[in-house]
Formats: sequence, C-alpha cells, structure tokens
Amino acid sequence: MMTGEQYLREKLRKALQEKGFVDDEFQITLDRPKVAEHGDLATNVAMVLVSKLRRNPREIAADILQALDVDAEIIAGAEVAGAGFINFRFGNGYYQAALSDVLTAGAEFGRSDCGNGERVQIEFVSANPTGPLNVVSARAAAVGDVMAELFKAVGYTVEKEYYVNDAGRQVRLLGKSVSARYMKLLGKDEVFPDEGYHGDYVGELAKTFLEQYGDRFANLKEEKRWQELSELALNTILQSQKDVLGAYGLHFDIWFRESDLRDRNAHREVLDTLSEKGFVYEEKGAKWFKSTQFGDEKDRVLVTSEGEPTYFLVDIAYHADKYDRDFTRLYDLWGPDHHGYVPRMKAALLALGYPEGSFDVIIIQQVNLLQAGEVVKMSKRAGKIIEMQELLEEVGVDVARFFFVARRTQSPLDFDMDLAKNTSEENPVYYVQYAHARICNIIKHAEERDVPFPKQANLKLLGQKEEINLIKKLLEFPDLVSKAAQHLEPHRLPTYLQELAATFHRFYHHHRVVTDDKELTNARLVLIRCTQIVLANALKLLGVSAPERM
RNA sequence: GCGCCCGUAGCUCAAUUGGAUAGAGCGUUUGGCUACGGACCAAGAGGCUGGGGGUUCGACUCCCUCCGGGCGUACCA
Repeated sequence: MMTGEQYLREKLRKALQEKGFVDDEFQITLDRPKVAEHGDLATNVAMVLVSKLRRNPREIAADILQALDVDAEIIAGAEVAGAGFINFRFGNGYYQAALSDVLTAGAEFGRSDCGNGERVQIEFVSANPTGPLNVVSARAAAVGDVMAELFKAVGYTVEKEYYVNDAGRQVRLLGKSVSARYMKLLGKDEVFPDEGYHGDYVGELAKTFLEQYGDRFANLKEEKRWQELSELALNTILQSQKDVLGAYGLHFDIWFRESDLRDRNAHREVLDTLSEKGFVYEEKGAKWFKSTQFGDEKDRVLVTSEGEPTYFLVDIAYHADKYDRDFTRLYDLWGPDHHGYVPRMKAALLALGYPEGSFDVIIIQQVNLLQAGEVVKMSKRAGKIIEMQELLEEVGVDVARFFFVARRTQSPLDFDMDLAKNTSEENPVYYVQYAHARICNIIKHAEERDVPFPKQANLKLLGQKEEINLIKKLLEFPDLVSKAAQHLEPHRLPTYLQELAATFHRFYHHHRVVTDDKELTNARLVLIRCTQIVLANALKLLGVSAPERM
C-alpha cells in the first residue's frame, strides 16, 4: 500500500505544478519535524522557491496550500509555520489503517527491494590468522554483519567475506614462534624470532602439537619444521576464529585465502595489466605504481628490489578478483591503523578501470574497554590482549553485538564492561528485550483468559495519545532501515529500538491491554502484536535475540 | 611537519545528512506502581554543540583557522 508520505508527495507535486512553480525534475523534501507541535511531516518547498520566485516564502506556502487537494481522513491538518515551512498532520484514521499493514507484512515489515538484487560484497574482520580475535575484531564483526543484513533487507544480494592472510612474513614468524616453543618443551634450544609472537596461545599451540604429534617435528630440518608448524598453527587458529565468530552468530559466505591468489599468480597478472596500461615504472630496482595519478600522495611499490611482491600488489589482485566474481559494489571494513591505505587501493582500482565509487572502505575506530571507569590497557606485542572469546563469556552475545553496533563507526567506542554485565534497567539491551518479553506475556495472559488473538479488530478504537504515538513509531521502521542501509549507519537500529521500547513501556503504563471491554482489548492486542513484530524484526537485523521470557 | 578520525548535558552517545525550541540513557532531585512482569512509569535540574571567523532565508552539520585527543605517514603486513 502507499504510505502517507508517498500520498502527500504526490499531491504536493500536483499542487506545485498546477501553480507552475516547479518542473518535473524538482525534488520535494519532506521530513519529520523534531518537535511534535510542528506536525508529522513538514516541507521546506516554499523556502526553496524563494530565490526563483522572488516572493515572500510564507506567501508562496499559502499559495501552495490553497492549491493542495487532499483527503481529510489522511491529512487532517496543514498549515504554514515558522519562516515558511508547511506542516502536515495525519489523521488518526490514517494511522489506524496503516497499523493493519504492519500485521499483514509481519516478518517482512521494514524490508524493501530498492536494491534490485544488485550484487554487493562486504569484507570484514579479516584479522591475521596469527592469533586469537580481539575486541576490535568483535566490533568489526558486529558492524559488518549488521551492515550486510541491512543491505539484504533492502533488496541487495549480499555476500560476507573474510580474507585470510595465510601467506608471507607474518605466517612464517608464527611458524618460527611455535617452533621455538615446541623445541623448548623438548628441552632443545631454538632461537625465538626477533619479532615473533609472544602470546600465551603460542605456547599452548606448541603443547597441543606435542601431545598430538609427539616429537616428530623435532627431527625435521629447520625450514621444514617451521613450514609444517606454521601451517598447522594457522589452521588451528583459523578454526578457533571460526568457532568464536560462529558463537557470535556470524557466518561468512566465503573464507578467501591469500595463498590461492599467489598460487595462481593472480598478482602477476595484475602487474602485467597495470604495466600494459602504463601505470608502472622501475626505479632503484623496484617496480612502482603511479598512484599519484589517481589522487594518492606518493607512488607505491608493487615489487621490491628483492623481487618480492608487496602485500599491496597481492591486495590489488584480491580486489580485482572480487570484481571478477561479478560484484558491482565492494565494501571493506578496516581498522583505523589502515586508513592511510585507502587512497592507494582506490587509485589501483581506478587504474584498472573499475567504476569510481564502486569500492568503498569503512574505517571502524578503536575500542576502549572500560573496567571500573578505567581503560584496560592492551598490548599486542607483549601478548596482552583481551580476546573476543573472553568478552563474549563475560557479557554475552546479545549485549556485545548491541553495544558494538550502537555507536557510529567513525567514533572510538568505550565499552563499559560494568554496564554491559549489569542485568538491570541501566542496560539498554535488557530494556529493549524486556519490552518484547512483556508483550509475549500479555498475549499469553490474554489467551489464558480465553481471549485469543483476534482475526478482526476495530482499530478505530486506538485513539489515545500513547496509542497513536506507538503506531507512529512503528511506521518509522521501514524508512529507518532503508536510511541505515543507504548511509551505512547500522547504529540507527539500537537507537531506534530504545525509542520504540520506551514508547511501548509508556503506553503500557497508561493503558491496560486486557480488560472487560472486548472490542478495545482486541484492538490493543493488535497494537502490541505489531509492536512485537517490529521489535523482533529490528533485533533480528542486529543479530540479538528477542526473548519471550527473561 | 603533512594526512585521516574524533570533540555535543557530570558520564556514554543521538540529532531525519543544511531545517524550526539540539534530544535519549545513565547519574542526580522529586513523585508514582496491591493490575497484563517493578528489568517499569511521571516530573524537574543540567548546554555559548572545544574557541574564533565565514558561506545563506537557516549551521552541531559545509568552508577557513586555532586548541585538545587518537591513528597514520616503509621497497612491513
């Protein structure tokens, strides 16, 4: 069905054209005023037309109103206000009718198809497989997952991908580190690599391997031992990363391995392509990419003077591969320490001829863990990190996901452990979930009193302020989902959920649902059922559970 | 030095992407609830949106500048 906004937009356009104020191209802005006194929707068209018509905005507005022909059931009020805004108020009849659409749509309410099935890929977490996932990865995991779900909700075809850096120096260092620990357990001396991994998990891996495979690695040649142990360690770590993410409710469609690219020389192909296009030159024995031609601040090395391909070159090949898989929009979620890398990646993809704007990077800022008001210091070097697993054990999946998504990605996030562990009203997650549980309980209570959920209800009985406000809040949901997807702002979901829960609790305290008034009871049952639907749909997008009991 | 991000109520954050009187939660003060769950509700106090300048009908939002914090600035990944 047509929303009230669409209806009004159409009627406004008609009025404006009748007056000869605008052409077909003109965009009418309609938005929801912050202040209730300003109505349900407002437009600034009169003010926008000031310079074109050279007239007083309030007069223009009055003219528009005079030409506007709307159904009084839908638009109950329209007036000129402020500097030249036109404020519109929907009639209760409109809201009451719209409520039944929520019920009909059910789990589909809030979803749309404006993405037209376009193929979108979102790559995130992609932590080095050289250690356990930390809390920063936990934030990226939550944000990326919800972004992907938002894209799906508005009609895109989405794949979630994890890039595994299973080649190169880091992995070799991991092998050497494990090897050194392993040999030490056997009482043999092997030098621990300079920049090796000091975390406790390295020793634990060595111990596990010793138990599982005995001392057979000790007899191998050094190089061979490092190689085998690094492969073993990598797979073990990767599996535990998958396990943690799985427990977090996150399942990647693709785990893409860097070694695959190297094995089939994809980076060489890309190098050739860039060379043919004339964007590569040699200097001091190295091969450079002219990224400055595409807005980067300096040129970048693709192949070192030692003949080694840089990480950058392989990464270009990786992104080219994504395009080869027919994705038309690519999103990467990176940590703040990689933001300097964005211009060169964009430059490379432009040089290869991929459309501008088809690739974007979202930088997820850092996470500070707070305990008793103090920042918990973490150091990767010393192996002192709070693992994602520990965090989940401490606060639970629902709380972690909600907290991580609740902030804008550009802002650093203070994760308050004490608040997160608090199972009382202070914790917004419980506040929202409680609203859902409370509704389930009321519906159950009604059934126990032989008031089954009605097939038909007279929604015109829902005229109280708290009832109308609740309906308004519910109807905001579809627009919220599409805006959140469009602007890559999943944090809007938690904000909205808190508002919705508050609006519901307010209604609950002013009005009783199950009463002797059969008709009214039925209407209110529909209202809370619709609230339950929207709460559940929003929580689903977040990957947070919607409990029936707490 | 240069580049990117951040700076909003005591604290943690929003603000429909340029709209009208900047809003929530926590904390604080006061008051409710013998009901379908008190993990709730109502009322109050709390602000020069880091400072200054500019753009225009209109700025938390865009531009310039300064201050403060974080990150980056490799033939590393």
